[in-house]
Amino acid sequence: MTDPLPLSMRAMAARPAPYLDGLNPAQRAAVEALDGPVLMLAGAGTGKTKALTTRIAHLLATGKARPNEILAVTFTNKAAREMKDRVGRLIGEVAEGMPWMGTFHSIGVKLLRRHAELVGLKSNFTILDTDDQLRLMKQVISAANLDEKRWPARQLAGLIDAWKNRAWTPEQVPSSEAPQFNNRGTELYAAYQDRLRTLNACDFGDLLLHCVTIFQRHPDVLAQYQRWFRYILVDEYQDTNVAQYLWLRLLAQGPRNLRCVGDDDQSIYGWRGAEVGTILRFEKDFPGAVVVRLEQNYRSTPHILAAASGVIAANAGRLGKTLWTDLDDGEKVRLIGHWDGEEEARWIGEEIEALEKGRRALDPVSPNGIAILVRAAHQMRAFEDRFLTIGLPYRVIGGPRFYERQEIRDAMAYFRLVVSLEDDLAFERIINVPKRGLGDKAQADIQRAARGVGGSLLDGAAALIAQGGIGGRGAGALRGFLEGIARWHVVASQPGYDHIRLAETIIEESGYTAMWQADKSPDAAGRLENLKELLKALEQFDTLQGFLEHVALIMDNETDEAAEKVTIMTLHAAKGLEYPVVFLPGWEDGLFPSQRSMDESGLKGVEEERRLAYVGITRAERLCTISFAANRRVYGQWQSQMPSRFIDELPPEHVTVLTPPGLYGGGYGAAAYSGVETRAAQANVYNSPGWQRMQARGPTRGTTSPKEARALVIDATALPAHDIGARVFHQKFGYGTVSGADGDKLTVDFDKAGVKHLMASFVTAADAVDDVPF
DNA sequence: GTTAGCAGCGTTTTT
DNA sequence: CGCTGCTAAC
Repeated sequence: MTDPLPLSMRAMAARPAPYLDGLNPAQRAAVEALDGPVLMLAGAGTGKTKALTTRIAHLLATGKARPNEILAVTFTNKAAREMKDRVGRLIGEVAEGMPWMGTFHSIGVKLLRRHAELVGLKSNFTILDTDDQLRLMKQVISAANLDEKRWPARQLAGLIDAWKNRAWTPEQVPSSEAPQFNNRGTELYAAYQDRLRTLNACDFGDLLLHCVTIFQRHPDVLAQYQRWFRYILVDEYQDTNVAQYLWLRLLAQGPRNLRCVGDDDQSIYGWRGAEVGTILRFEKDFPGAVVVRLEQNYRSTPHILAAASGVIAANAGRLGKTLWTDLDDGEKVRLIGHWDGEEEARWIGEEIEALEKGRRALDPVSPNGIAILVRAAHQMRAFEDRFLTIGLPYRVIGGPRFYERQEIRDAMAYFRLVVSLEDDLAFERIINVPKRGLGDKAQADIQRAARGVGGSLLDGAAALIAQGGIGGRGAGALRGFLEGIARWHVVASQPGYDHIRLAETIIEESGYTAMWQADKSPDAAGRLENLKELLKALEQFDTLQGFLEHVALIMDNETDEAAEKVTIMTLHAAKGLEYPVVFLPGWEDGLFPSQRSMDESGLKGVEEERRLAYVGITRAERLCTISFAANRRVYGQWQSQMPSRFIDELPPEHVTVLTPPGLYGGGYGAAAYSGVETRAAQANVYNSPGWQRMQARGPTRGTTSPKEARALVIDATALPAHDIGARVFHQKFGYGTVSGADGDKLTVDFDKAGVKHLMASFVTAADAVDDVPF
């Protein structure tokens, strides 16, 4: 590896440029490194975006490339936006003149529109959302005479997506995959692609896969872009999947000025086809590559950094970095256990209120500076419930997305059909919404007629009417529908038409708004509200076409309200962000690390989960609080949880174990909440033998290590041996003897309450020592 | 053809 | 528990 320092020193002497001010030597070296392949290994909070954007500014300022000759790729729209903003700030308004800065997918679309005919598409192809995709899959599955119950569309969608991520076209799927999906995966994949082509449509995976195919089959086209893109920059390289990797490698074979920025410790998208191996292999893939390490962290206190490092150290096969910081020590990472998920939410709510008032060793923290990062979206509910009741303002990132709501999709299907008459999926979605008396039978007739005339469903419908193949109420409704679409299509085809008014007319005259107005359900008003918001969103575009294109790629709703709110989001969504105060709830085995990840990917899965833990901790600047609950509701059933194995990996000297109020009965629980409806957590819990044993050891603030705390809880919540005759304790029924067991369902003969059947997770082992009557 | 009511299922993470 | 999708009655 090349030592970065000499490079930077040479450059410093040569050319003082204002945009280079404030870079540390490593960053500066990275910015000014000579041409050729460079891998910037940038740990969390080391200023990688800064180095990347400054590199772009540097290329432009030194005249090495014009704005449109730089290909700069990110993974998320958020990252692309940020990059644009920051480059713009560095060098003025040039960022808008950088057409090739964006996500893999948005750049993929741009390329594909230019060369669509090379993969059998027209340049006005539509991009399917997940909903359309699934409906298409269902059609393909039933056309293949497979039982949709046994072979669900979701599974096929996942399979095909995984194949596309590996850059396999149907012909390229290796024979080892043949058994997939009842031996028919490959066949169905091919059928699905055929359908897409007929529909002149693409799914998300195609946006990359088609590009790769074009590059591979048309060297002239590839050469043209290789010449054009003098510099290629890639953010979050560790998240690259095979298709993206090939895409990059093909393009980078020209000028070889490929610069990738990444952190192997933050690779968290393996489930989407990303392979850590890609970044680990960089030097081999690109001979002569220079590796630059950014290791000075500007974000987090030493305790936080050390805690994160301690956890990630358990992973094998890392490239290895030693993050350091010169910030003051600050607070240790806090660890706390709770009785159940609701208490965890309650406690965090109160902590946040205390933090806002400046009662937690830090200066008052504003809500915007506080984030709760969860492993899985369903964890958010407990926090939302709690925060609503105490009136704590919050925002959820990545929750139910605006553009995925039913009413928005319906309205957009109307727009799609009006813009492109052959959009059969849009037709299917709205032909009977609102109800027009055109049910399964009428729709099947339309399908048949369409096949008969060899056209779109719209053509088929027209033919059906002409033939008189549809009678009664349906005929009139269908005629009205067709006339409407035709009329609006004419408007949409005129240059400079008022697209907002047209959109309004469409949802009005089609009867769509009327449908919701007539709807008496409580959420109808909200849906009408959303439709208004949709019309407002149109203002930022010139045409319906332009709007639809945008929405297909940017499914997130950026309602960046100015209001001060606490943020709730998943760990995945949090990558790249930072907050003074971070809460990491739900550190329980099965939830985090997630059971599914472990089942599907074993040790590799655990390692990816561990990287997720690393990402989580390193989001925090000043205060990081990890928590777990002993019980959690899953599918409405209470389940006992074990503290996460990652807790053992937290270095004790950087962590304070807080006295869990719920576990010792201090302040929360019984006194405050008795009389409220009975949850698993209430009143009696403090009498269970395990918790009593914990209580006997006394409050342990700061005196216990994470590992000991975890062991204590595991001990206390240990399930009874499912042996007949075992003595157990239940919160409500008291002590009893196991008289039967079937898997995790026990039959217990309780001393006072009689014989009960219940889940093993509801009882704890009763030790003779603790068998004190109460 | 539409609607109400129930059975069965599922929860990682996202462009 | 809450949603989807299927079946039975209007």
